[in-house]
Amino acid sequence: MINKEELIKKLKLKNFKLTRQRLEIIDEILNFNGHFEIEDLVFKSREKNLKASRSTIYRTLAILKDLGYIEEVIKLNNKTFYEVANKEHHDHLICLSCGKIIEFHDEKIESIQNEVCKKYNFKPVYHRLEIFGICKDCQKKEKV
Amino acid sequence: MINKEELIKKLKLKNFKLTRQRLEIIDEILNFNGHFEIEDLVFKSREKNLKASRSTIYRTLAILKDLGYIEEVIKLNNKTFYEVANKEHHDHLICLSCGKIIEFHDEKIESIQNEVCKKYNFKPVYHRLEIFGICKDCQKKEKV
DNA sequence: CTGGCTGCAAAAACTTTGCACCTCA
DNA sequence: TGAGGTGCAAAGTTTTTGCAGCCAG
Repeated sequence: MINKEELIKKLKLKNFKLTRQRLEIIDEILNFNGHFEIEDLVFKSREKNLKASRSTIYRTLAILKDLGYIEEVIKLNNKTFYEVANKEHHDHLICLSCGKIIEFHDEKIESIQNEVCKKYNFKPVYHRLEIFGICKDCQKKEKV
Repeated sequence: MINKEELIKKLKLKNFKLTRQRLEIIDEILNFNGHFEIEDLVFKSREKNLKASRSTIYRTLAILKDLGYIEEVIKLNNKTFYEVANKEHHDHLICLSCGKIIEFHDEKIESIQNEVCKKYNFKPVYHRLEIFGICKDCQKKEKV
């Protein structure tokens, strides 16, 4: 579990400045406690008068992504959904009808992936498994 | 294995017109025999004087995607890589250094995914598993 | 003939960048 | 103080769309 202090320490170590904007963005994404998009942050920023510009949000997310603190977990309709990498790794079921996102983790899938990589002498850095489909609730609605 | 005739029959059935542009785009993507991007098609179109505009390419790919004949298999750097869905389903290893794409198929991963979906009463439509990392050759180069 | 399709250009949506000014350390 | 960060506006990318004219069926 990544906490704010740990993250701040790492940023200092890498000679990143701890500006007001960066700290505010970090607070926000830790608060999300789930998936978020760039525009969610822009909205929060405005709502709370945080005043971090869209450019700064993009730039900060790029840094956090490079450092491995956030991941691009879902790509849908040319939008990117991020997630703080502070839990056990997991993958996603995404409902094409209502947009609901369900997280799941399966150790077997992870280990098979590692086997596959070994077979090809491929050094994995990160992966993304997205299963798109129709969730339980939307299946019910379709039948009506 | 999807062939052109089958695809054309299906398009007729769905009341899509078989325009010169559509037939040419279909020819091209069947020729690719692998992954391709929109811009690859635009380029081929110009090179061969096929004269299908970028708009038409986008619109045709959307139709083929809806019909399940092509899939968006890789999302990298805000680009979409497509693939004709005419082989056994497979997933991809993508080298972050040289861009090489390696296909793999693992039946175990597929069946575990189905189990996961059942568990959540989720009706899968399609999925995408991308493993990003460093390929064999690029690992060697890095060591130098 | 006519509804669907195309090309064009314009716009929309998302992301990056140049630059002057600002601020953390 | 100064290197790095920020905001703004502008530009770059990728994708969608409105519309007039075209063409497959």
